[in-house]
Amino acid sequence: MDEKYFAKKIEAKWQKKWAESGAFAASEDGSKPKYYQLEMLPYPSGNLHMGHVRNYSVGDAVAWFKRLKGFNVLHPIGWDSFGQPAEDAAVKRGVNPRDWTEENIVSMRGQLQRLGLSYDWSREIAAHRPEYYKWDQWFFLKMFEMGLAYKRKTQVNWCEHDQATLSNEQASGGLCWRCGNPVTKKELEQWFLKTTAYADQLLDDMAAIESGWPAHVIKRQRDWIGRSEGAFVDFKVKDSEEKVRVFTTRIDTIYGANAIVAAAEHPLISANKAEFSTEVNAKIDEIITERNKPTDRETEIEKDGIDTGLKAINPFSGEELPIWVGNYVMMEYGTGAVMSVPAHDERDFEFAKKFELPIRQVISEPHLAHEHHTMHALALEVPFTDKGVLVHSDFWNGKTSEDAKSEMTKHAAVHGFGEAATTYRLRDWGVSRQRFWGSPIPIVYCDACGTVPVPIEELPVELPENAPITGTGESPLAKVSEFFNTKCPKCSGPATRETDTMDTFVDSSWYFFRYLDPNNAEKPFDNTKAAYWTPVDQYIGGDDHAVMHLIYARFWSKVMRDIGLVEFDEPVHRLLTQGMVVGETFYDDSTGKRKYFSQVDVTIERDEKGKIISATGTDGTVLKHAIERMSKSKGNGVDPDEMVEIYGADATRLFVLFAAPVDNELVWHEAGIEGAVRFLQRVWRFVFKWRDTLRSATRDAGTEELTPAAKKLLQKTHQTIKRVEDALDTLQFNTPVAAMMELTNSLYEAQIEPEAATGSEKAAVHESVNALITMLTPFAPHTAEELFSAIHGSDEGMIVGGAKFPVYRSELAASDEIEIAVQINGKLRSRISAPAGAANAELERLAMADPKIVEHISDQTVVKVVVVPNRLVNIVVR
RNA sequence: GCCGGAGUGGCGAAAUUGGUAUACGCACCAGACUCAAAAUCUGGCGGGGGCAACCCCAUGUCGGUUCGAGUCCGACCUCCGGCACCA
Repeated sequence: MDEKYFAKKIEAKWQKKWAESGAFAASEDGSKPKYYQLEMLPYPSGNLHMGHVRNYSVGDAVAWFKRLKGFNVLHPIGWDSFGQPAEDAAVKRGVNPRDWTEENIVSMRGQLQRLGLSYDWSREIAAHRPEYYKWDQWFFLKMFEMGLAYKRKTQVNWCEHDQATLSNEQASGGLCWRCGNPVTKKELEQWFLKTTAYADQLLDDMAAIESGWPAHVIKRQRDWIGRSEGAFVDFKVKDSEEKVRVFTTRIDTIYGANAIVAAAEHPLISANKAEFSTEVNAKIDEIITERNKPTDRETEIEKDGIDTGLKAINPFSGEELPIWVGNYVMMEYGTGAVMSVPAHDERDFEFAKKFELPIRQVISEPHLAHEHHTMHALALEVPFTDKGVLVHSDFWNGKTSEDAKSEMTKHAAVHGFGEAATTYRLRDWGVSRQRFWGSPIPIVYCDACGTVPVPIEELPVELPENAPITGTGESPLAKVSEFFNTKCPKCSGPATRETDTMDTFVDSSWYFFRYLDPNNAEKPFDNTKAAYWTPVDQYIGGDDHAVMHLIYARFWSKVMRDIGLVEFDEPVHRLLTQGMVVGETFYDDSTGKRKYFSQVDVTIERDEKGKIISATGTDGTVLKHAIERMSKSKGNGVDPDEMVEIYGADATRLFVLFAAPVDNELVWHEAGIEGAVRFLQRVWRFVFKWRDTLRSATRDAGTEELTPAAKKLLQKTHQTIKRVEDALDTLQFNTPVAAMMELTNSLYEAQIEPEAATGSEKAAVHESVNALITMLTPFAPHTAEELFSAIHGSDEGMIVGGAKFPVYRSELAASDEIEIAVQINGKLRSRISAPAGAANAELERLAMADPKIVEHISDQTVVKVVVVPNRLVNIVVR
């Protein structure tokens, strides 16, 4: 056994031992409580980045902590291995996407293993393998059967740069989520999954998980689903049998309507195009063209529109209203038409101002309502969007907005021109991709039978070996005739296969259930295994997946529940989103050009405080210092492999956990990681100094009286146990490291030497060191294992050896004497020492007797004394 | 524009949830060891004043509540995220 800390050697040793002993292999075991620790699975790009290291270090700390606390822990990992980069590689370098992906998995698996992450590798899965994607197809067919998967013609979001269709989520803000280029529109037949069927459940079930999820994720999901309660109202079109239906949340404002504004794509508009003037049609076309242009989210689009000449009748007032086309009304939301009430809506107000339409106030602030009865409509300077009391609304005058809403909705329903309605922002999930590297959609098209699902026995529909991948946007599968041409499962006549593949978010919507039963050939997973392990106890990943992935995964679970695979509503009880890892970048200040330097190439000059005065490159250029997201192009990325090679996996992981709270951004500072190494070495040196003594010493001091040093050390030890345990329970990883550093400092400061120690001191050091090592395991497992074996004289490892998290004993953590702060008028003036648990009167007496206090209050009157037991005495004087 | 979150040393950050602000680490300074350097160890390290014991000021700004406020309340400033014509 080496007495010098040599990370590489012990890390390789323990990684081997863990693998050989199957230390992290999980199985259903009713004798222990289960714990499912999950981290978001990586895309196999070929290289781990520091964001992965942070995500997985945090997850591993939780997994180890729960293991040491006696849980049966499942901690799996796999690969989100379908997706575009594999096709890009195929286009650029002519490689086979499968080979490229498999090679990347091999290299990244090696990286994860060198970090010593405690995964159950026997459960590893990869989405691109037929054994996995077979079940994507199985689920698709189930949803098809249930009417949850359907096909329709639609405008899709199209990224010209990536030559790919994108979901609404992926095209959020008019920019491609992957490459950031503008998104355009294209018309295609697409498969959809009916997420909207679960909109209410997705929204309402959040109440049950709210306490375990970050507030910002809950909020974003609520916004995303965007439920809105209101009413549909039908307006008759004058001189026609047609009606135009609007959605409104403010039916109470209907007497203030001055127009109906429809989307340019509205069916009523298309149907009447022949009737419109050329000017009107030109404007309609212009609006459609403008809308299909890439949207720039910085500039607000100016309101535009035109009066079509059509008229509608307000069913409440009987008033005739012009029907306009407006660029601010979207066909995709509500009914594609609105009643414009400029007095009480910002957008309608702006529109009315621009086109000089009448603005009529029909809602008043309650205290002004009476005046309005006698006055004519007045022009508002700004729209009044609050609720209030109805005015200029005939029969409804004087009613509150709330009452009017429900009564007017009922009125509309009774008279057959409206009904209560709920709309959602959430859209159905378009899953079709004109791509090769994804799960084929298991559908066959037959001239005789139409759209036919592939029978479940015939799954998987496998991807062909060779397909021409050109990146041009047509599905490569259409060009592989042995795939494309097939027989109809129903009539055996000639048929063709669906050539689109599924969005990769399908794979990640249910992967964490496949870990439970990765080799099942009959079903996606066994119900009883799922019942044992799920829901996931703790899920950890980046908050870039706060909406898409986490809404799809929740949707998928609800579908699985309805199929009878699981029995719960929500798959994830607790969610943690870790912050980004950012790097330092040094720009060339004189040219501002793209000349970047890594930290090692830079000479930094600081003032006596340590503040950076200037930074200079090795070639003498003056550099500007910036903290930015790590990326290859900025040259500020850090290679995890390099860190592990230089400092070791333990130090790398320890630093990542210690450097910042887990949900904060983490600035990578190479000097910081050296601090982590120093700490580990400090622990190491102490343990080896004591190794031989500890091996023969007992942790039980027996009846021997504790020396003051031993007592103090035990106090610090048990205080630390509590701090570390509480922190880990609440998912804090920086403060427990600080606590362990303090304990290490205390071990040195105790100045107990192995040769001179008494029996009780040896026992105290033994207990302290043992606790420290065990608590260190979630943060630096290799070092902890090596030190544990050093003092126990056994190489079997903590898992096999049944190591447990140290047990906190409050009676040992408490000290007899406590320092009490003494304040005068809230200002700290002195500190006194008092017995723990001393009575308030006693504390007051001691404080008043303190010489410093006596001097301070000598010429003043004591008005009041506040005593906080075990904490402070505050003397109020005048 | 709307909705969130956050402002504490040179830096990353702590603070028992209203009770001794700045723990722990990084950087920096000094000392010990050394021929020397590295490593390690010891000490210092918010600002100002004083020989000193000590005193004054300080948690973005201004006010409030309280015996006592980084923490609670009100207004404002700044930064970071999210959403953006959702009717």
